[in-house]
Amino acid sequence: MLQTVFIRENREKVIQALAKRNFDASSLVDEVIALDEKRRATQVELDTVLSESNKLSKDIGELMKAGEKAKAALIKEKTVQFKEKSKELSDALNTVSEELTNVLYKLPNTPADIVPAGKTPEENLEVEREGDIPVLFEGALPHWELAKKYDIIDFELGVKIAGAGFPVYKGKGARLQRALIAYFLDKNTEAGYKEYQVPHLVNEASGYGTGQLPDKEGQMYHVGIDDLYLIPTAEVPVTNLFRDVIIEEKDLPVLCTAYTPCFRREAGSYGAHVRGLNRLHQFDKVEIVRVERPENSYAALDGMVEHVKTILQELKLPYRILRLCGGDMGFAAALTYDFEVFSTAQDRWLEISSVSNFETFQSTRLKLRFRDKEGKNQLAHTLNGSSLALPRVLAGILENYQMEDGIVIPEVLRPYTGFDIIN
RNA sequence: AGAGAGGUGGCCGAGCGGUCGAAGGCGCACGCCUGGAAAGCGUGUAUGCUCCAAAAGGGUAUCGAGGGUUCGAAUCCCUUCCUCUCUGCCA
Repeated sequence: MLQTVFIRENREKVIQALAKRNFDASSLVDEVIALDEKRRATQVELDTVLSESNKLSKDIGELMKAGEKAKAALIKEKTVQFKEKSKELSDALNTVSEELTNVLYKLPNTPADIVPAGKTPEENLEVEREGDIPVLFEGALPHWELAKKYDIIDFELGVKIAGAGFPVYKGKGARLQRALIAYFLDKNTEAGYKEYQVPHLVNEASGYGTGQLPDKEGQMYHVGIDDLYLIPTAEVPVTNLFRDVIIEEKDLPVLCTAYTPCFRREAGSYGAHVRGLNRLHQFDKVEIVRVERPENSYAALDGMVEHVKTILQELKLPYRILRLCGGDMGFAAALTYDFEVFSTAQDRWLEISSVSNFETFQSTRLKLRFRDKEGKNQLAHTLNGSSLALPRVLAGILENYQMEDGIVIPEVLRPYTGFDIIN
């Protein structure tokens, strides 16, 4: 959520910045400014009424104590009008505040200056490409065929017990998943991220805190009877650890990592590109989250990108890094780098990590602040990234490491898998 | 799930209808004291919104949350969430 004061003081700047997302914000921005004005005016009026009625109440108290009941009764009559007026005003204040919040919810984050203009994924800016794309033997298979051939992932079995998009990993496939999770967590903790295990279901307040609600309500599974949401990413529970928290500046930055399964309804996305592991309703991911001083957040973002790079380099997977254009960025992000791994057998790039700086967009909602050197509270910046999402990494490994007689396990994973080939 | 007890500031804990944002203690910060430290003494120490060009300062709200009673609620009533104890169920 953007800050009202910022919008009020930077009307043109906000509109221009959002134009980079191909988002015409002018009418919403003006609505915010008008509602804010109304809200403040209402509050001033309310506070004045309350102030006077509080004074009278105090007088009554003193008169009662002094035993001057008649005088007290006289003043009591006067309070009636204040009571009605304050009720009216406080209702009005609630209404206008709610309206303001609802409009604010509709505004996406303002992109950082270096975000390229553009509407579609084709306009994302490739900033780096590394790793050799292997030349596979004749008859190399896409991962869903390999999964079947070596009996390591069973999509049909998942359909039977849950539905499409809920694969069952078996044998070495399951073990490889576990290995990847452990390996990622180890890399992250070595880099200074503290490991967390968090709930996989969250309440409504948490959904609002990180911005999944109300924008993406339909993308989350909802457990109606208890009014909880299955997490679409560990970002939600982990970032919400810091909801309503004031951090001491000396404790910044905060670095967290967590493995969780992720649940996404992915309503409406079907087709040839979502075969196999490419798009799932449940998948595993190891996430990194940072809380930073504003002046450090972009350096931190670069650091996170570097960190993810080292993992892909160790896995020897060919990857490229994209700086997302305004039209392709998520609602809450100010700047996002996507990592894609090249799937040789599918002959296309698969997104495996998305690293973003949210600046104060999340912390405004979360009320996540830190006490600066002057003792003032100010909003912290939040960042997060996948480090890494499992299914497409797995797809990349299966496809790029396939030989005619089996799938070779990347060297760094062997201590975790305990085997070096799937055959 | 049933019965009971309870949720107060960074923490502990008092207050149970009036001037209470809230005693007292601990912690923390600063100052005095000291060669230095401890102890001691003193001062300060919540957050949101808002008014003021800003600082100083003022107003207002907040004692789990939401409603109600009342001129006035941390205190009374209702709803709800959470915690603890016992019983039940259970990995």
